[in-house]
Amino acid sequence: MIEITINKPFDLKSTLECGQAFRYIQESDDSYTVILKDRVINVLLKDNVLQVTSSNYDDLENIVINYFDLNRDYEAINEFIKNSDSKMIDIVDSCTGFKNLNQDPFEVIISFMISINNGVSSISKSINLIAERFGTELEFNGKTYYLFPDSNMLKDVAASDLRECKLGFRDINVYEYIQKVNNGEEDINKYFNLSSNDAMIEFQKNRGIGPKVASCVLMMGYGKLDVFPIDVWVKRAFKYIYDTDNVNEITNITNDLFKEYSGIAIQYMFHYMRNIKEEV
DNA sequence: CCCCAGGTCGTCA
DNA sequence: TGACGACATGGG
Repeated sequence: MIEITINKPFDLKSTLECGQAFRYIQESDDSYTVILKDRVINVLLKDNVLQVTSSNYDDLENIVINYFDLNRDYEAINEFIKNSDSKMIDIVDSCTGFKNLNQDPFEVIISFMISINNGVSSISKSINLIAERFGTELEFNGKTYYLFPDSNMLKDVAASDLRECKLGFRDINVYEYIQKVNNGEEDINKYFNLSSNDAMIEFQKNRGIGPKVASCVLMMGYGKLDVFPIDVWVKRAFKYIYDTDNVNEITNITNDLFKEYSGIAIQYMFHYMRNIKEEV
């Protein structure tokens, strides 16, 4: 086991359970088992110490710190957002300790393509089925886990295989995307180097990737915090806070107020609306 | 049975 | 541009 001292607010539960991650298990001791790109970890937050066990200890501390985005100065970001609009003070304070996870881009792309018009439990089920059929098996704490496969491991997968993983009508979109990655037509690393605007445009040239999927992928897979998804929950938040649910107005207000941290501000609104103001 | 799920796409005005 | 229905599948 390794221990990582956390000297800033960190809400492990809401960070994992807010809808950005699909492959975690809450254990009976309130620890979480999380399947990362190349290993399985178990994390338990005790006071200000994160206790981590893993199937692989190579560079584990750096990998965990990067995954949970623990080196970023969220206190400064939160102050910036609150100073941008006093209406955000309560919302930001209700999300203290939330982090934007840094996840594997390929897995995030496929996961959010599957998320289209789908429920969280069905999304997780499909992702797990793909991992079980095509990913690498490994043992951890006496249990069997399956890593999510990389694009090369999926090169011979047929659309019908994906349909068997319960992707429904999304199977052809995912199939086409995997083909493009494997034949070199699509380079998933290029998005790291593109501006957020260009990356949004490029991503949406792929069938099955619209503005919602593209923005989620760029936030969670590429660490771009100036992009933001607008979904039904964000619209509800804007109706409540700014009295509009028009997408163009939401985009303009968000960019004007929150600038390079728009994605974080929108995540806070999403989380606030979904989990805290449940009966409004 | 009907409706919805962190949408996207094609179609028709 | 902008509105509208279809799309597989599982759960309430």
